[in-house]
Amino acid sequence: MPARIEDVAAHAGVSTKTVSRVLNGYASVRAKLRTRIEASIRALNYVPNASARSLAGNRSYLVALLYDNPMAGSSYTMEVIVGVLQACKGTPYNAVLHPFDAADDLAARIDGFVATHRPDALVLVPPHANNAELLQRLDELDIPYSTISSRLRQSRIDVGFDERRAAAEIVEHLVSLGHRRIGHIAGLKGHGARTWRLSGYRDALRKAGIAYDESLVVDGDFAFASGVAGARTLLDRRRPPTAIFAANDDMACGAMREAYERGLAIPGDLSVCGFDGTPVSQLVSPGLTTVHQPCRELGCLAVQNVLQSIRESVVPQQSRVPYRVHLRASTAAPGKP
Amino acid sequence: MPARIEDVAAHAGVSTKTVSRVLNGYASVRAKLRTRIEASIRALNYVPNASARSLAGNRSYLVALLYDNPMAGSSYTMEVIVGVLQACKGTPYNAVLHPFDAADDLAARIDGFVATHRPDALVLVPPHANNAELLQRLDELDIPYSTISSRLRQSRIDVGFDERRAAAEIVEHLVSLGHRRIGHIAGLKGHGARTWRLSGYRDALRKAGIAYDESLVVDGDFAFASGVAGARTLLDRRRPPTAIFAANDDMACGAMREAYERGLAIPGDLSVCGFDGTPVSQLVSPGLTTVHQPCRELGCLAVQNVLQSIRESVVPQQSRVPYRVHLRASTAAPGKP
DNA sequence: TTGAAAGCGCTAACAG
DNA sequence: CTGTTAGCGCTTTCAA
Repeated sequence: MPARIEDVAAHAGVSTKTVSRVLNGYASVRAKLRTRIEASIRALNYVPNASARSLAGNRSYLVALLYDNPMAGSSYTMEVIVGVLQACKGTPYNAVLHPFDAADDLAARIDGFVATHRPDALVLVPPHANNAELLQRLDELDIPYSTISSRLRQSRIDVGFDERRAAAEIVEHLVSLGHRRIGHIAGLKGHGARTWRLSGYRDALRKAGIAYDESLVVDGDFAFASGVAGARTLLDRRRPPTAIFAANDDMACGAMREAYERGLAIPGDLSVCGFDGTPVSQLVSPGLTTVHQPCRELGCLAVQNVLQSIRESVVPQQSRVPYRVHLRASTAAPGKP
Repeated sequence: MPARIEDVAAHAGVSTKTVSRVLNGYASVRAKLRTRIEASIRALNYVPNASARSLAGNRSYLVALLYDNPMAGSSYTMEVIVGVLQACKGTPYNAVLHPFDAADDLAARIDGFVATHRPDALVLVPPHANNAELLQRLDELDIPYSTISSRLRQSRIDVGFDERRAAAEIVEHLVSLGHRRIGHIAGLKGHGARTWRLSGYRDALRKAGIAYDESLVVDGDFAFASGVAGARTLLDRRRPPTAIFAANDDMACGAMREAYERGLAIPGDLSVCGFDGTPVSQLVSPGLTTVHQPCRELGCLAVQNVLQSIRESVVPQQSRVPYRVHLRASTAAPGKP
């Protein structure tokens, strides 16, 4: 049977409340006493019981990560999870994962979840991060949350990175290689990611003095197949692009597939670049030029910010984290073998 | 303030204990009463408080998934997590994730984790699933666990699939295409996955009457770079193989990279196949022939089996789940363009 | 088959 | 700065 707080109190010759104070980091304990108690804790190998703590303290020490049911190997979610767990490490908080089907009556179902687990805070990733109804319900329940890459400004705690700037940067790279006809396979309509990346694409063209040609922009849905289809459409144009910027890596792989099927060499006949910096971008041949989305950092910061807002009851602003552009072999000057 | 069990009892005109019985599925409640109580539960929108439940019942309703810190987008872990969460859905159990660095003094650190969270059960994936010291400590703590793909026979609850047979099957496919010189890039020494897949490779050769040629087998470590290096070694042989079977998809991608660098066409000049059926196998061009490891099913079954062992205190045996071979464009008859 | 009372291990008030 | 007392919401004895 593990030691209880009472055992520690007896061992140290103090009351349980004082031990509790030490446990919870209250300043009002004399250094000498604190040291003695900490020694007892170690001596007895004491670890507080999470359930008892939550029940009495009306706190769960739980941070819930709400995400949609991840389709085929969403490394995005996995990476965010890693960041979230990392942020919890060393704190009394723990993470619970909760996949919610996006199609569901989310705002309603959230109540049951909150009632059972009483998470102290939530972290939302897209698309939930953009679900206005859901966020409103959370506000009503008065439970702190932070969103990752929310499109909505109403969310007060949000972490993200400058997707628009990142997209512009990668397209500027294509321009600097000499490309003038640059195709874009856009993301799913309604997603912030689509809008930002498309805007960045246009920013770069504008900056380079290249007229926006809407025949060079096709819709995708972030899935591989839509990248294949998008590339097919673009390459069938009378004057096909010499480079394609896909709004994510999976679609970029789709474009590479279409090029492969047509016998087009990459980057000789066509340059391709993606977005997200998923593991696959390093595994394909040639390696895919992409911009790495700092998922871990986002997950970590989302937790840190929301926990800070609980502690200090000060409302943190939107945070931006840096991204990195990876230049690989899938992009080169047009016509260069 | 959410409803408490007391409120439900009052609403239904029974004692809290009877409500508790219904909640916990005890048979000894008259059907009529049960129905009435269930109605009250719905009416009040009652959900039991997890902390109170754990504290009083000395149960946590938690299943802990122990995995090693996942490197770059381990879709394996993610898929297992999805399966674990799926198995918890609809049960009172919840999952907690716990990444443990493999190098650590695991058996010792597990105590603190168990003391804090009191998980009712654990699920272990490799390499932890093969950590004899860790399993022994869990036995001492008398906490039920199930392993996924454990190499060790001492683990009583284990789920996996027939990796050896699967590997043999994919190599048989290469043989059936006409390949006689088939290279193998093996996994990291000490891993069950290495041993089983290598054995399957040898089984297939034996069955086809092809002599085992140790110059066609090179060591890898499951990472992309080792696939590149392995392929380089194999292709530099005086008589290089016409096909390469890599022990996982990442290394197969490495082999494809090396072929790409040498200007070798796949599958015209070299057939390549992998193992695991990770998302990348569909994204590369040409699509990678591989065998799909049923990670979700494994995670799901691992939870179901261990929970069943708690309920029925009957020791389930090792379970095997089916796998699927995916034939894609990376394999063809030797010399066929 | 059902109910009353006694905790589970901890923290929150309030005193001292 | 420290201790006492009373619960948190549920399940578990044990009795009826």
